[in-house]
Amino acid sequence: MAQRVLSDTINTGFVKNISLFSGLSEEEKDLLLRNGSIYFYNRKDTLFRRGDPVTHFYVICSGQVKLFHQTAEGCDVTTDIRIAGDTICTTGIFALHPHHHTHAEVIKDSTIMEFPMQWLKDAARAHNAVSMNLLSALSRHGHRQTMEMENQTCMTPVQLLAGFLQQTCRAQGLNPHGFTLPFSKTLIASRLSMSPETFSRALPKLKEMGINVTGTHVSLYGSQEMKH
Amino acid sequence: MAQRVLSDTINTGFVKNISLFSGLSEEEKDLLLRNGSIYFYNRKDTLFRRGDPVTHFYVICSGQVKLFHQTAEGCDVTTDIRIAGDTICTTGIFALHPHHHTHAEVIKDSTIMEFPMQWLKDAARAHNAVSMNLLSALSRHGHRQTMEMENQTCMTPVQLLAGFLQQTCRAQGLNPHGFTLPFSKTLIASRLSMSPETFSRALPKLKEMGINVTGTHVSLYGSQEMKH
DNA sequence: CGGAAATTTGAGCAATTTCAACATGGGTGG
DNA sequence: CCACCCATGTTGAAATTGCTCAAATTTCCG
Repeated sequence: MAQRVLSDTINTGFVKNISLFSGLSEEEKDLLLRNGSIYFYNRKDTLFRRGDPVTHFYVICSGQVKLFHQTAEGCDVTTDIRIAGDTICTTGIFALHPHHHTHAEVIKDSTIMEFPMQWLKDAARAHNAVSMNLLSALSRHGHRQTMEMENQTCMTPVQLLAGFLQQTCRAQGLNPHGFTLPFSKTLIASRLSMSPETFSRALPKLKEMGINVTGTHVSLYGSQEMKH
Repeated sequence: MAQRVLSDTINTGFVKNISLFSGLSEEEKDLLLRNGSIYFYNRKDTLFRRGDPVTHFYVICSGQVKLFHQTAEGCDVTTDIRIAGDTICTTGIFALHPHHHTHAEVIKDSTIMEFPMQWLKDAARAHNAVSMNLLSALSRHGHRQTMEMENQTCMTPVQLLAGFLQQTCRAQGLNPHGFTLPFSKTLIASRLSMSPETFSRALPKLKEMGINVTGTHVSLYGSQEMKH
């Protein structure tokens, strides 16, 4: 399923730049990164499943991974979509029960750097900068999640979609005047907790807000109303 | 609005036992607690409003505080209800923008211990145990929030309510065979993002699940199915 | 004992989900 | 190179379900 790839064959330079390591010296970074292994995953590979013991901490070097739950009825709820530069599992590390609470599936061929969980705990204990970075990350994550929960309950599907597109555009540094949807429509629908049908029907309505989606091409003309 | 009360007049002993301080020596705790002031708030007092600068970190000694958002249309969405022993603002401390992202209102006369924000940052930097406790707390909080988001989108109001009652009972150490609702029904409805009407109509349906609510009295007969 | 707030109940409505059918599109094998 | 297949996306129509509005009750407090 996952193929091991020698670290040397991949440029891991940018991993040093993720927020988790900011504030550390180059030497410290090198030392820490030495504990990471790089794996290559194919689309549809499973990174881990709910209930599995938390063994590693992940940094996505390239590709996409979706985190999701499976409800009793079998419907998937996408919790989050992670892309290159994102980390996976920072939240769960210090939790009480050492088990994953979501499934994680690779949705686009990816290269992922993995670190033993204990390593991160040790790093947090040893390097205060790492602790601080983790706190900052968790804090930010919590805030984002809160905002999202609020949106989810108070906004219409059209508003949610508009917000998602704007945020995605900004977060990925895309050109607001024209970019290609980085995710499949079904995935986005799942991410926004709406049916694909509702998603589809929302697209035309976006025009009134100055957002135009044709096929996988998006343009945000009237980007005057960026949330926060 | 809020009256200052001398620390000496209140028993702050149990504050030492909150998870944030676990792992510290008694001396360290005493030292840290010296920076806290105790205030008394009345029902409906405002602790802070969205947009206010984050100045303090709070520990509820007694009472209840609700965190909520106000949507454009004026409807309130209760984000969380905090009770004695809970902390407020751990999440927001290390965020980028130093402003509250929710309103906080006292919903039951409360005594609240407040610490300057900088103090907590310093404490986290100085005492690794505090960092670890914070990480643990944020981690737990994040997990809970994720679970909740999943529930919110996949469960019926009846299921949500059942889950809420069971969790509340457990979290507050109440007797499953009979306890008094610790919150008003309107508040719970708001917390679960449903209208008071829907909440009300859900009550009778709980009987089929072995949960009986009469007035403010609750009993969870068939408590066989506790979600972890 | 009022009066206000909280809770319940009824009825109709609006909006999303479901179910079903159809269109698109890329990739594969012949 | 073309036909076919499967995954993805779109559209239509019916069904469900929580919400809004309104009014009746109950509860809470001063």
